[in-house]
Amino acid sequence: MARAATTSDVFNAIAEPKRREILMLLRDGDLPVMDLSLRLGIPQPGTSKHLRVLREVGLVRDHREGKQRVYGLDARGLRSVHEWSGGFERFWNESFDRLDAYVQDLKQQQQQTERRHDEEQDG
Amino acid sequence: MARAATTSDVFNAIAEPKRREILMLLRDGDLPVMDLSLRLGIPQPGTSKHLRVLREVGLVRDHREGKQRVYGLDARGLRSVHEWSGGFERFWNESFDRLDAYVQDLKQQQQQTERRHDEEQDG
DNA sequence: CGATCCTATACCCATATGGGAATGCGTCAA
DNA sequence: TTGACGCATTCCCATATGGGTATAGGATCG
Repeated sequence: MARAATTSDVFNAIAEPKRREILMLLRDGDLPVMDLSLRLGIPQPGTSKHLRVLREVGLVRDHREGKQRVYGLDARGLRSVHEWSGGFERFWNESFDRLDAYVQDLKQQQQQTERRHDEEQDG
Repeated sequence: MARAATTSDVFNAIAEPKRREILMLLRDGDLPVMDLSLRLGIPQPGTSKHLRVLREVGLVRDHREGKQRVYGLDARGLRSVHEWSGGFERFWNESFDRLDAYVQDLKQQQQQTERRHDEEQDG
């Protein structure tokens, strides 16, 4: 199975460095493929492949403009990533509520106690 | 090359659904491998493999507790993910500054103009 | 020291993935 | 319509990855 397809999961789509770079580049405005290719420093076919992935997960849109195909950002899909990672915010935020930490400690102690009981009964 | 190793890039490490699930489970307190295995619904070896990846990128820590090895969360590494995705916040925040949008429009128009000039000169 | 429990590894396999080169295709200019 | 340009696809290949099963390791208990 080797992981969910990159084309169906935003987390997987942004797991590739070049794709994250593309998204950052597009933040300043739409760009045609060759422009992206040059800025990324990778050949055009590779760029197109990454763009395809991003397009399929809905992180970019494209439209023809003269002879070239211009890509634009549609970062709404990144909101889920932001919110998910935000769910761990208190773990790196030093000023998080002390009471919260206290509750966590209690939880852990209780879980450890439960595990000890399990061992006593099952072991 | 097939992408940066999952063991060296947080974005890649959390690209796997089961690993994200592990992190969420550990948010409520430390857990031994078998517990995680049961809650994830996958066999122990697979769980250990995922834990290894998370451990190598520094998202979890482990310590022995009696006969079992207990894993705990160290989500500080997720901060970079949160900040990176936060860099796109204005794209999904409807109340973002209209002036900002205006500036973006100007930028795009200018870039398109430049591209047109390039074509006229190079083409 | 031997038995047992909990995990981590080692293997093997099917598959997803990214890179590079070549090529197909639609669009625009002449 | 022909030729050039800009991209998307297609092939082929090396490799990373996850799953399943079997097995090695380390720690605890008797």
